[in-house]
Amino acid sequence: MISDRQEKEREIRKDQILESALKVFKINGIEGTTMDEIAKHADFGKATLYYYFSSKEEIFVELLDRGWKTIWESIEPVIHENNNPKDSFINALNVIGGLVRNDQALFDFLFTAPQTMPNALNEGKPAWKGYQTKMYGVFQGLLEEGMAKKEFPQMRTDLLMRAIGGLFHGLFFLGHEKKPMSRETMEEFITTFIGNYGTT
Amino acid sequence: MISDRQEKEREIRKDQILESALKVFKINGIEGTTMDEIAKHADFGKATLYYYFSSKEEIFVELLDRGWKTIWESIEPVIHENNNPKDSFINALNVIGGLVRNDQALFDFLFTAPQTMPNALNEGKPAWKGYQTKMYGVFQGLLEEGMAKKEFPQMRTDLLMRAIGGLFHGLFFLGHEKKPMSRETMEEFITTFIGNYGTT
DNA sequence: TTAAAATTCGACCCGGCATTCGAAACATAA
DNA sequence: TTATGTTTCGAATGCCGGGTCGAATTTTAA
Repeated sequence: MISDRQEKEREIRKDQILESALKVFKINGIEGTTMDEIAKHADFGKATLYYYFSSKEEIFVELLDRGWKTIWESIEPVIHENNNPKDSFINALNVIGGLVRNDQALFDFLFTAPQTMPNALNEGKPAWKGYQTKMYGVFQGLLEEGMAKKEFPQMRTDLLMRAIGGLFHGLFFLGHEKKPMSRETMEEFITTFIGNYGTT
Repeated sequence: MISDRQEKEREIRKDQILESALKVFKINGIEGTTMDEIAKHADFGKATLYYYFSSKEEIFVELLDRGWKTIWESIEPVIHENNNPKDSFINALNVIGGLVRNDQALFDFLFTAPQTMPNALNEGKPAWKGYQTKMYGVFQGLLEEGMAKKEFPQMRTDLLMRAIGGLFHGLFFLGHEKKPMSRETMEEFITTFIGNYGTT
């Protein structure tokens, strides 16, 4: 017998836990994110966390799944809104930029965690990996189209991808600033770096 | 009574240990780098490691110190070789690129470790931090000079720094390729992204 | 009001890993 | 050869942190 409301409350508590996990991550880094600490912040006993998640890893994976799903769903509609690859590309980047601005800690986690603990998180083809792959596919596709139309510098697309990925990451996550990147600043950067090879 | 030769042999053994630490890091990642594992690879008993280093952390710090020292000493002479900021900047990046190419694992460690375990490594103002700071200072300086001479796009230098740092990191360390970045490819990228605002 | 289901939790367990101990093996120099 | 210093190491110690247990408390539905 699980009433509708009960189900909802359960979700709320799950959210609380996830949120706390993120808070702890923000403060103590991924190493310092222990179940005890999460429990303390969520105002639950440690054992209770295991009533809602079967393992610490599951918490992390849930965070990744939700995060990457959000990213994908925010990007997807923007891609075909426009038949100009370069603009689509820039728009998509801007959308992600907006998301990051909204919840810095989450995206810090999203981009950090898989790199720090690849073994644990990659087991069993998790959903987030799928979204990530789709996203990279789309970007790479736009890059190729754009290059064909001479809207981008002519280079190996995989390298260009890495470069842009790194650049993006650098803009948002390097340094210790609180205020990250207004939309305008970011747009300026992107167009400057990608160059003015085609339409604006 | 420590003879000269003895001292030298000690250094050699230290090197062996450091090298093994790196090897293990390369294989198992920073998490999987345990003292047992290092000992195994170095062909020493675990306890022996502690005869040469007082802690695991000290091994890491030593690696960082040496690494950043090398970076700094490789860069420093190049900076004043040339009174053109942009070329100096690109040269310096290329020098680092060369180092990375020479010892991928080391530099992977150098750029990964501090991000993964900031607490442990940053205690007591370690030497490497000093070199790192000096390096960033120099780059920022070159950027400012270069911007004054219109050799770079006009933007906040700290942001430009982050962007270039990210880009560099992306080029060398994102993706899983073995062959990283020929000098030519890299130079092409840098000039393309930094733009052709001044001399070439 | 009451039995069953849902929720909570402190205390415990256990494995992994950094670090230490104490004794052995080895080298050096008199 | 022997006393002293140097190097080595397997086994033991201790802590930290993920995960479990079983009992208590609260909620639900009759």
